[in-house]
Amino acid sequence: MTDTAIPLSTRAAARPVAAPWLADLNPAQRQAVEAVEGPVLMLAGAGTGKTRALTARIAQIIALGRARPHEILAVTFTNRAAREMRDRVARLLGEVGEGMPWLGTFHAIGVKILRRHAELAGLKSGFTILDTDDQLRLMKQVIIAAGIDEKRLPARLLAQIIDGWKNRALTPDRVPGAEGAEFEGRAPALYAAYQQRLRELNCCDFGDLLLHCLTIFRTHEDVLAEWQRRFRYILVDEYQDTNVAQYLWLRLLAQAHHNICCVGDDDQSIYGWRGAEVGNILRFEKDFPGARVIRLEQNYRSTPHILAAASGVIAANRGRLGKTLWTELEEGEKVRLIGHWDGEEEARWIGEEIESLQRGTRGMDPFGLDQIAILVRAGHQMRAFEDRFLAIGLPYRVIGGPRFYERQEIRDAMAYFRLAVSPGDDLAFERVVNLPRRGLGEKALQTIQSTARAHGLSLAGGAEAALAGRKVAGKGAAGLRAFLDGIARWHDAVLAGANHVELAQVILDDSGYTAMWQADRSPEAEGRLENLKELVKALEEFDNLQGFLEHVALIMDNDSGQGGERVTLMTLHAAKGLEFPAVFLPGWEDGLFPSQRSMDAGGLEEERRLAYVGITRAERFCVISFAGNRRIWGQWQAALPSRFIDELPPEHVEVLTPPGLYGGRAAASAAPSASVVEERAAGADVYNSPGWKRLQSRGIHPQAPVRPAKRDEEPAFATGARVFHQKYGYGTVGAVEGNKCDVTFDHAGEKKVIATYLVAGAQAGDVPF
DNA sequence: CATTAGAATAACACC
DNA sequence: TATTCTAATG
Repeated sequence: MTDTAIPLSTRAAARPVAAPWLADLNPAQRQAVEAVEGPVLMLAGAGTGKTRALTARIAQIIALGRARPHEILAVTFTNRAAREMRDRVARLLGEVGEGMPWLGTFHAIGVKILRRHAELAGLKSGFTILDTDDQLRLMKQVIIAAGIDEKRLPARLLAQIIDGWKNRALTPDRVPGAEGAEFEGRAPALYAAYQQRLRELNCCDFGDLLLHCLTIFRTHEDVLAEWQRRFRYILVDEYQDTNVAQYLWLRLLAQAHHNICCVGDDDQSIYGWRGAEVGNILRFEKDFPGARVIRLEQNYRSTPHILAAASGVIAANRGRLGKTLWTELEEGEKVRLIGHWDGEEEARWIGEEIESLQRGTRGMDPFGLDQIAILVRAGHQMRAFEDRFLAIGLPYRVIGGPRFYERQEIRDAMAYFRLAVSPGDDLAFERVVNLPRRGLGEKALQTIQSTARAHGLSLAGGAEAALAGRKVAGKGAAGLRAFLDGIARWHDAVLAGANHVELAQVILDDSGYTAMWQADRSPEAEGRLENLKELVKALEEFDNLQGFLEHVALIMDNDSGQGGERVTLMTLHAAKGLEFPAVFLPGWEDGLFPSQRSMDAGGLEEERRLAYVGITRAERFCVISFAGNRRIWGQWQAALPSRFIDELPPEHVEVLTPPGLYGGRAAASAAPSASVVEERAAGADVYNSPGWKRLQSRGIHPQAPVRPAKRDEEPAFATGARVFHQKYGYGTVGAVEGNKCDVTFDHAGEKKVIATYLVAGAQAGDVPF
């Protein structure tokens, strides 16, 4: 280590040498921790203990007295990573480590900074943060206002383009002329108009949180200097995922002292689609001359076969920085590979495999359910697993699915809260003026909008004016009156500092929103009401509504953890940074993984890195599988095994041949209906496909089901019968179709269930979960 | 203005 | 298949 010459502060010198955070670090990690001054690039392969090194480094900085906790900027990409780092620092340092206000995601830190200088960006400090949904609606308005047919130029596309610009730190005035060609050359103007609208509404979208900061830093030297002075040390996690805006932001902040430590792995760069630039990591040394590059290559996570399989796949990529991961762990099991006839079969097989892992199999110790994960390429693959696991009563948890805060009822409720906090929130106003129905339709809304625009008022103000001028009349008027009075009342309550939890409940009840769902007889209404209750409960953890709203805007990753032992189901993207003793990687088919898009557009390398990320999540058990047929939008489609399967080094892979797809236990528990088998035949040409032959040449022989469609021997339940289901509890049978029944469960709502999993039962109430 | 049936359309990954 | 949008009807 060369930095012993750097003078230590008096406080540090007084400390005993023993430093618990340095214990058990390997030489590379230790180097990364001790090289505190100057730029450092830590190239940390999967499972090499980079979080450990990062947290130890923070501990080192603090313990040596180089900086106090609030003088360290530590950026992560996910809230989960931030939380973990915070916990681990606290564990290393005790109380001293707890107060790290500048440890968080880029976005969370961006807002915090922006709040202090909002006026410099043309905003007021209380600005609201729009989510994707609001963003799209606003863009749609801008498009329409520009007199463009929204069908020709969909808001989604514009949003993509603008996000792309924001990722690259391009404000409307900086968009290069050549880029404006899309949208008939109107995109730049629409971008400017959109930004204008945001400012009028006192709003930011996600990209703005950083972009505004950046603009302020660029134009106000004094402000930049202030933050440069504050952040004496900077640490960045997942550096390979930074986009240009983030990169510039970091570079500005680190410019003065160069005390920046970036940790990343070019092989795990999987966010190119949202603007991440692997180039950032590749040019670090150029940006920060004299940077020390430290490689962490000892892997503590995966057994050799798993590591070798992952390395084999990633080796096909070009332009890597290159790392050689090694491990001292016992050899362990080979990676397993298995082909299935279709997606349902795959889910069925994995379900059974999980059950035998639980019991302990092949001389392996039993796995707990929370040690097992299924990692899929795309969200829609999850359904097959959910269906299957529900059917066999296997507890599971979905991470990253439809998020709590994105549900309709939650967003509606939040719109009400936003109105209470700031009655001028037009987007919120629009969302709920007529929800529940108040007799206000498109026409009334248009009147309100034009009145508002004519007087330069918010929509709420415009509505007042329209009422006063009798431009809105009839039964809509009464409803609107009540709505406006409500907003005024709630806003007063907020200003008066009323208890926000009670207020929230009052708002939901007063507005008639709760009543709306209570009156709703559809099966999901009950669930929605429960969600609303949960929402109100969640408020208790915050000081006020404002704080809550901001929190929600930034918490996009939901780890609704808890709830005992469960199998984890998530996307490969969501899995980055996690590890599991046992991992299933289903759906390795060309077109799905690698995705069709990447195959068309040449994004295969990123896709391959995703495969690498997937395999390296596994500690000691890893199964890759593919299905020959998959149902897409209700249509059966044949697929070839993924080209990545060819890249798996054969000596580290054990090919499993399914024990007769419909023999054995599987057949007894879930016989497919005749129609399903017929449809399956449509995929038979898979056998002549190059992919299939490729596999056979390697000794892989996925079996097709050769079995006549057999009659459903199960006596179906009659419509109206009372039944019991292991997972859903008691319910009443509705339509019956073959061996599938539509059952309206007393508590779980309406579901389609296979008759085998139902038993006759009469009881109402009591759901044994 | 609300309701409804039928058509169009959708799906890659996320802070 | 499941949701969302549109036009037609009450």
